Amino acid sequence: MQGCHDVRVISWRALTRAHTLVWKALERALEDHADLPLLSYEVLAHLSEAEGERMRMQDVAAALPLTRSGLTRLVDRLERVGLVRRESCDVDRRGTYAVLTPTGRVVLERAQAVHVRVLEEHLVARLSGDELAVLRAACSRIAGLPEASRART
Amino acid sequence: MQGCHDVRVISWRALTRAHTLVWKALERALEDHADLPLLSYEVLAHLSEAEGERMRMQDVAAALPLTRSGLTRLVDRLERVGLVRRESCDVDRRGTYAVLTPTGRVVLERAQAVHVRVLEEHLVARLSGDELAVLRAACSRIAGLPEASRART
DNA sequence: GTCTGACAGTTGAGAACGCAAGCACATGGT
DNA sequence: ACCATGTGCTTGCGTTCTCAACTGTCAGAC
Repeated sequence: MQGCHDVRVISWRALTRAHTLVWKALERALEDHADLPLLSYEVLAHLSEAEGERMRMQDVAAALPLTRSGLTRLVDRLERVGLVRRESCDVDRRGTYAVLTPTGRVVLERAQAVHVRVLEEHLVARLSGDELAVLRAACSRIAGLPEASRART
Repeated sequence: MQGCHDVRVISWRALTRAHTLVWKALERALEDHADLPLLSYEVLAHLSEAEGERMRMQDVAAALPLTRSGLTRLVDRLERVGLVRRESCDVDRRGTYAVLTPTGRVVLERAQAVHVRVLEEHLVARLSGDELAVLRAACSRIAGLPEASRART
């Protein structure tokens, strides 16, 4: 109604809309072509990229829009269908690893093509290379990530 | 396992992590200081910025991580506590507007301070002005927004 | 050693969500 | 006018989520 649009709020709105749009597109594509919920896919993908194809539960939960308890149940389901298994952490016996199984890796790889295709269409096709790089750097900084390549400022 | 990081996937991961982090921070801050779930806040905020403080149901749903049915129930709840009311659309009698009530506006305004403070901390404090501008532009393009460039800085 | 406070993960109870079907209205063809 | 098809929103039902409380473990103080 009035002009309360400051740059913070506008940027946040845009970020939310963009993320929501892509998220919904991925959800639909994965469900349709790979019969795998997006959150499940993201868990498998994160595991596949981690040292030893395993991650601590809380680290997975922190990377995704899920609470710890939500992740507990999701991993329950993934374990039940054999895509993931739990393994207890020997240096901290409170901890639990979620570990990718061979089956999980196969399912993941089959879904990756769909995933990448959607990203191609929604991210790459709409942005320049520079924009994509800045987007990535900015989001990494917001997320407090190690910022894998800190080449450009 | 490691080498599969292409720029599309990395950018998407960063986008998700950033959005998730800020989303969770907002959720906690709003719940703690304004006793208002973030999704409810977002509905009120979107309505407040629309022509006549009203929006069609589906337009609200498209802007948020919700389906139409999810929004129906959320608006049910908001209507029940008086923050929003429904009004039928006279040009298309299938349609329904969600309209901000005076109470809703008051609640929204009280929550806005908390909201902006969190964005200040998580977005503005971690990015340069240029980065924020590019982030906004890129996300707008991804989301297919009109890309209004008249934001005051 | 024992205690205290914090942390990792799980669980029970209830709330919130999505899918698919349903209803009401709109639109275009004949 | 009529019917067929498509759209906007809601509802029933089953699934998935969160919150708070709980268990088991760790680390520091004494």
